[in-house]
Amino acid sequence: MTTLALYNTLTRTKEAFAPIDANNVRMYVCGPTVYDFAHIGNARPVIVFDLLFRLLRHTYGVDHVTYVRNITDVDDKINARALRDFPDLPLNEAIRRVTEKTEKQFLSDASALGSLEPTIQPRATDNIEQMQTLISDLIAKKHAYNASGEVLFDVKSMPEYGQLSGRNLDDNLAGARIAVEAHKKNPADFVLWKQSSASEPGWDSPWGRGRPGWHIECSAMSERYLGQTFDIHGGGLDLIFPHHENEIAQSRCAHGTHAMANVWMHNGFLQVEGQKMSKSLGNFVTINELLETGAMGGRAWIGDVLRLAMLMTHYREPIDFSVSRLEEAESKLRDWQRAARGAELAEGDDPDASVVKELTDDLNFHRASVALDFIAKKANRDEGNAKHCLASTLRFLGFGLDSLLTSEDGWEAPPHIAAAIADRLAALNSKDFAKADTIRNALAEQGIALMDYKDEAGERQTKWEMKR
RNA sequence: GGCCUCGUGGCGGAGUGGUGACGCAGCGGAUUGCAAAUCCGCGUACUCCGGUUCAAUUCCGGACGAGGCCUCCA
Repeated sequence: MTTLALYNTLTRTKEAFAPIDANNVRMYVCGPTVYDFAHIGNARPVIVFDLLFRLLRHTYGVDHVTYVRNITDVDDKINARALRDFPDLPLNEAIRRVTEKTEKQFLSDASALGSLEPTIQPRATDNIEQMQTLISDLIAKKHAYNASGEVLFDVKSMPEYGQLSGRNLDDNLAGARIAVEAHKKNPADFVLWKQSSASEPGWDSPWGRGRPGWHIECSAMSERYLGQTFDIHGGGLDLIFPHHENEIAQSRCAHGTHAMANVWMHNGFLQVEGQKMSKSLGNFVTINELLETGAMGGRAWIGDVLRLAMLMTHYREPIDFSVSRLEEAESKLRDWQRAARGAELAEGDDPDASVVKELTDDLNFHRASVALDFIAKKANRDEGNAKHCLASTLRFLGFGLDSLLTSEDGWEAPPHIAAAIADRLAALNSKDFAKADTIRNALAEQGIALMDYKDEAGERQTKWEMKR
C-alpha cells in the first residue's frame, strides 16, 4: 500500500501516516459558521481537505474513509446577523432563515469548487445534548467549574495544555492582552457553556438556560461520529490557537485519552493582490462573487479555475490570490482539458500513479501538476493511453474535463456556429481568404476561436472553442 | 511583549551539501493562406551578513523583510 506522509502540527514534522483502522480512516475538518457567505479564504480548507479526502479514498478505498465537516449554526455572530436582517421575525425563526440560507450557499459553493460531499455534515444544534454530556463529564472530572453562571474549562487542570500551539500559559500571561475576567480562575480558562438572556437562543441545561461555548461542538461531534481518538483533524492555521488547543483539552480531559486526533493539519492563509483580505480594504471577496460577478479582474471565474488557483501553491504556504494567478490557472486548466479532450471514462478508471505518488508526499499538488503536464504532453503526441490517463487523473483531482472548452450543449456546435464554419470552409476551398477571415473575426467577437486542421483523409476541418 | 510560519529567476512554484526541476509569460524554429493549437529549442534565481564544510540556495547563528496567532477570523 502506498505510504502517505503528512505534516503534523502537533510534532512540527512530516510523518508517515498510519491510520488507527485502515478499514475506517477518520478525518474531521472544522466547517463554516453559517452567518455569512463564505469568502475565498474559506475556500482553501474546503479544497485542500477535499483533495486529502480523495487521496485517502484512493489509498484505503472509497468506503473506508469517513470525513466529517461540521456546520456551526449556533454562534453570537449568527444571532447578530439574524437581528440585523430579520428584525421583525421571532429570533428563532430569524436565526433559522440566516443559517439555512447561508448553509445552502456554502454547500453550493463547495460543490462548484469541485469538492465531494463529506461523509457526514453534522450541525451544532443537533448535538447540544452531546455537548452537555461532555461538559458534565468535565465537571465530574474536575476539569471544569461553574462561575457566575458560566461553565469554564480549567486550563491549569491539564498539564499538557498548549502542546499543539507551542505556548505555555505563562507566556500568554506575559502578553497581558487577555481581558482579565474576575470570575475566571485563570485568564486562559475558556467557556464551555454560557447563559442566555431571554432574547438570546438557548437550551435548558443543568447549568441553566444557555448556549455552548465555541469549542465544545467540535469535541462533541467528532466523538459522536469518529470516536474519542481519530486519525486526522484539519482546519485553517488560525484555528491552532485557541480553537484546536481547546478542543484537545476538552476531548482528552473528558475521555482520559492521550490524543484527540493523531495528525493535526492546518492550511495557510491567503492574501488578495498582496494585501491582507479585509472588509475595510475593500478586497474582501466571497466565493460566490468570484463565480458569478466581476469582483476580481472584472469577470467571473469558474469553480475549476478557483480550485486550481488554490492548489497551485502548497497548502501550508501562504497564497497571494490575484487576477494573474487566476489567469494562469485558467490557461493551465485549458491546456489539460484540451489534451484530454475526447477521452471516454469509465466508472473505475484509476488516476495516474505518478500523480498520486506526488500527492502522497504531504499533498504536494504542485509536483503532481508537473507530472500532469508530462502526461498532457504525451497525450498531445497521442502516445499510448496518455489521453485517457490524463482525463481520469483530472477527474480524480476534482476537475471538470470540459468546463473551459465547451458551450453548454457540449461539443456539438450550435446551428449558427456550424453554419458559419461551413461557410468559411467553403470560402477556404475556393481560396477566398478575405471572406474566411471575415467569418473568423466575426466569431472571435462572440468569443469563439476557430482552429483549422486536416482530418485523417487529409480534408481541411475546423474545430472551435469558447474563449472566456 | 510571547509564540508560529515563511523569504528561490518578469510571474507562479518544487527541490537539493557539489553538473541552474517544472509551468506561465518572453524569444527563435517547425507547422499554417493567415492564425490558433501542437511540437522542437533558448534566457534569467536561490534577501543580506557571519559560521561549519573541500564545497551551501540547501546545515547553524544573526540581521532585515513578509504573514499569522495570543479579544469565537479558514
